[in-house]
Amino acid sequence: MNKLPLSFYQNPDVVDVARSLLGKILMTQIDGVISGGYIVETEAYCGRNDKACHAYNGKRTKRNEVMYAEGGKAYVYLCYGIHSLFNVVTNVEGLADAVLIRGVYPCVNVEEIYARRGTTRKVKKAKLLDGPGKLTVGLGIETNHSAENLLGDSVWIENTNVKIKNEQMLITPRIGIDYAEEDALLPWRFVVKDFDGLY
DNA sequence: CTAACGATTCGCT
DNA sequence: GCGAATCGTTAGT
Repeated sequence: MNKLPLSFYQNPDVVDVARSLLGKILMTQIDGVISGGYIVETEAYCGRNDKACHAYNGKRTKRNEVMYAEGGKAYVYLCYGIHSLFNVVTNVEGLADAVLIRGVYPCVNVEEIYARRGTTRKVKKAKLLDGPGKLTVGLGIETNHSAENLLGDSVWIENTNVKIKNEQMLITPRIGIDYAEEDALLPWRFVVKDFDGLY
């Protein structure tokens, strides 16, 4: 067990956290069943100057309240009435930043992940959890996990020896946030190129 | 109370 | 590539 410490999440630079999370392992324990995968795609959201962020301009609602807590908590919300999206809350209390996990490469209890996704082994591992709504299904994350402490034993992230170099990263604008006007162009999406080929 | 809207995914063309 | 599915949250009446 090698959980990321609180200090990792309290980094004031959410874009740096999004980049640093690549190659770490997102783990869950659901009803005693453990599963997990390498994080291969992330996006940063900044509360103070980012129109794409749910907490833009100090906006505070019941749903996004946990974004204002100290870093190291989960923020999970329902998108399109269908999909649970998992975020890592970062920065210190009062500064509402978060990293959306958009893609994971299964590595722990892969059989269970296939079962939860309802697919056969014909689907390649790299395609199993390659979307923010897919990885929550595969790892058993639901909206009731929102505000969970990431240092607990339900959802957490483990450090690894995997080091993703800049040239292994694809850096692009974020997906699905056209409404954010000029902020839609910020290069705050990070994807590991061909993670399948690396490990 | 009502209505509009998603930080998406899947299936069909 | 396009459109439907689907419902909690949000803001406004």
